[in-house]
Amino acid sequence: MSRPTLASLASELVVSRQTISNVLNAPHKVKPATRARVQAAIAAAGYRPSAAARQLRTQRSMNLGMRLLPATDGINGAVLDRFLHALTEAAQSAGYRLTLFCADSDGDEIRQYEELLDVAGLDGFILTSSTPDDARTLWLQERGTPFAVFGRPWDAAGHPAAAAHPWVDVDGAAGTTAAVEMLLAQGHSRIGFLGWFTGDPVGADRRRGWERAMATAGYGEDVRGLGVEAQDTVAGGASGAALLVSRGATAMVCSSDSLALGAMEKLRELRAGSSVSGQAAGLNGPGGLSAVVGFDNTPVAAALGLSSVAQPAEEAARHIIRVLAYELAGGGSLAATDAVGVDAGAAPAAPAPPERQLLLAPHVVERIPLPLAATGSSQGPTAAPSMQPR
Amino acid sequence: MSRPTLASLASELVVSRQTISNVLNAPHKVKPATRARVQAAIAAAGYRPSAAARQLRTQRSMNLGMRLLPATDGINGAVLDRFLHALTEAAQSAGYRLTLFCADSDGDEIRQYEELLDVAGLDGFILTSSTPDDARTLWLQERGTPFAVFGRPWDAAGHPAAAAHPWVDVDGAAGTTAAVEMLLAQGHSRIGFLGWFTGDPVGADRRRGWERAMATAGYGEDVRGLGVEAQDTVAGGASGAALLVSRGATAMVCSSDSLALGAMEKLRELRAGSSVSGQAAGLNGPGGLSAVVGFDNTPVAAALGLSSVAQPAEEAARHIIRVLAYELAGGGSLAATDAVGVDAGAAPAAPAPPERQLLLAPHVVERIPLPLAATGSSQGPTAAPSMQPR
DNA sequence: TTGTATGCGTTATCAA
DNA sequence: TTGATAACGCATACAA
Repeated sequence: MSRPTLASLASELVVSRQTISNVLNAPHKVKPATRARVQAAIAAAGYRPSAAARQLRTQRSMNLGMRLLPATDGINGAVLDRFLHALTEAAQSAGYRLTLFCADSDGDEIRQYEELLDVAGLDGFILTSSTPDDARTLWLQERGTPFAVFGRPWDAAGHPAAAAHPWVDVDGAAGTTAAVEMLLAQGHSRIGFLGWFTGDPVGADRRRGWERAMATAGYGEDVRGLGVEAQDTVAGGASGAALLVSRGATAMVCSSDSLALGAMEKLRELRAGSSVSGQAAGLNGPGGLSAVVGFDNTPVAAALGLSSVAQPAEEAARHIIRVLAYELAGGGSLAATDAVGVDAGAAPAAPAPPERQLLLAPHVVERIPLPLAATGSSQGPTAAPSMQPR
Repeated sequence: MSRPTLASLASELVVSRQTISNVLNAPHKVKPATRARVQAAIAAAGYRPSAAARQLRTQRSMNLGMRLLPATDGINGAVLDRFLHALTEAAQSAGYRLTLFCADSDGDEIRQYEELLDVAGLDGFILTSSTPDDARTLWLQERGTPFAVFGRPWDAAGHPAAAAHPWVDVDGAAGTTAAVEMLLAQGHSRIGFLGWFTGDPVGADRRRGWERAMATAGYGEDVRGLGVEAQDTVAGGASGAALLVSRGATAMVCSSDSLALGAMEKLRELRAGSSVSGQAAGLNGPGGLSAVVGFDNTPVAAALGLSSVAQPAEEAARHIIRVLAYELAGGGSLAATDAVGVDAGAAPAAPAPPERQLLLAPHVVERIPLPLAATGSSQGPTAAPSMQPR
């Protein structure tokens, strides 16, 4: 009454192991009658092929690897969170398992690849960022190991290798453009941009989307000096917002939720001041407090009622798995000769191969800021009964 | 020049496969000279045993499984983030790999266990919560599959099974007690508690810590009505804080960072009002704004300068792996007969088995709230140069 | 202390 | 269409 194996099932059914194996891996090679009989027995016995044995034979583990980065900001890493969950789910439903690992550095990550490849026989990897001359992608390509990256290799021109591997990314510029359009629709025109210091391409991309949208709307000139950079922190957001306001901005698009959070606080503060002293007019733009838009749609944004650009992390994850699975299944080279329908019918055309490089458009989640002033909502607080032991 | 195997190494070295296998798995059974020679060859060839082959033979995969919950709050799930990273790291350095999976429900989770056990041969699981009559833990115990839980099974009395399995948890009451002590040290005495509605044991535990600490400090009576509950949201925190202030609280300990965040906002708002109108006196307690303490030390808390109780998630993860590894290694039953030192010496006493059930004390991270009013810090914002293409 | 034989559960090759 | 045989890489019992 231990777990059934091919052998035990075979003797029970009085067929060869091979036949059962065929029913599983190449059903069309088995006479429908026997196939049905075997399938019934498989289901009845709850038989499941052993991955280890299968891997030993096929040299494929149906296992993908991904490095788990140390939880840095968290306010920032929220996107990776959703990505990881969706990735696990997508891998699972594609028949793959997901193995996590840690590494101290990119060099160490390569060492882990090597070990995981040799020891566990992983079939491929998912990376969560890369550069044009990334040692990791170079290593993987040289070795011929399938992989896909979440994040495009910026400035890949002149780096044929970087340009060639599969990646999925989110179009940051499209995100800030959409944010600007939302603010324009709300009646704003002096819309600022609040980015971070580091001159990385992601930040530049997001800024570009703002610039483009403002130019398209005909405000290209009005917006001089309304592009500002600060440290990517809440404090940075606050001081950046102060600067923008002093320059006449009535709304702003931020590169991150940290910045946006700081900006929102600062605006609230300025507004409180202005309502008393009457100065700092112009703060109350058409959108009121919602005139701040963040980026990444972090839980904090949701909690605070902060509008934010949402990355389609789930869709990115699903597509990454799609691409990887396609490559691992032969990727068009040894294409679908196996797609024989259960009930005959014309062989369906091989499904179109997934885009090897895909840019996904984010969308803006519009929110109304929390009215912190309002007390005693319907679900207001109550004095709790005294503590109950147990 | 393909990957070396036991056989290829053996013929190269003119020894039997068995000897090499012994060098790896039972070094003391091999003559030092040969052992050294073999080890050198192993290192030189970069030989690594295949996990699949090994698993086929030993029926152990050196693989642990954990369900990845859908990223719920994120403002709340931050603890699980750190836990997961530390878990991966600890598993890795204990020689285990970590496999992630998703499930729609606890029932589905059991189905996944079954599949992962049969197909991939996982050696054990990590759960991130459980109840006294949890179907999952019951199933695992019945099947004899090793597992450990992050989170204790509350009210396990009368549930011998729940009381028996390994778990690690954080002592929430100790956390709120520590928070109260910090506030007392700052000179506060009317310290309130702001918890969430749901009558779950975790919340009750945190409340108990506050109650206990206040009683110990001799403020047991002064604190009537200063225990309040609200929805576990920012808005809930704001209205809860308003209520507490109206009852004379000058400081408060919260059950979550969401609540604390709302409370902080509300305090800031009230204070702004009071400085103008002169009413609402008593708001400016000794600790000023820092008189709010959150729970979980979320990134948001760090970003905002909110004091918060930090769960030792990393330590919990490491201990979970320690317990699991101990069980998987024979757990005292077939204890250490294998611990022969490399250079002889007296056989060291078997290391003490890890606590099967461990309560970890959190600590308070004290922070100074962001002075949002201050502008133009040294790293202030700058007007960015116009966008650079590329 | 070292070597030999066998089997873990599967799939691939080939012959029937 | 089906079945017999070998091999994947390793560890274990046993013999030398």
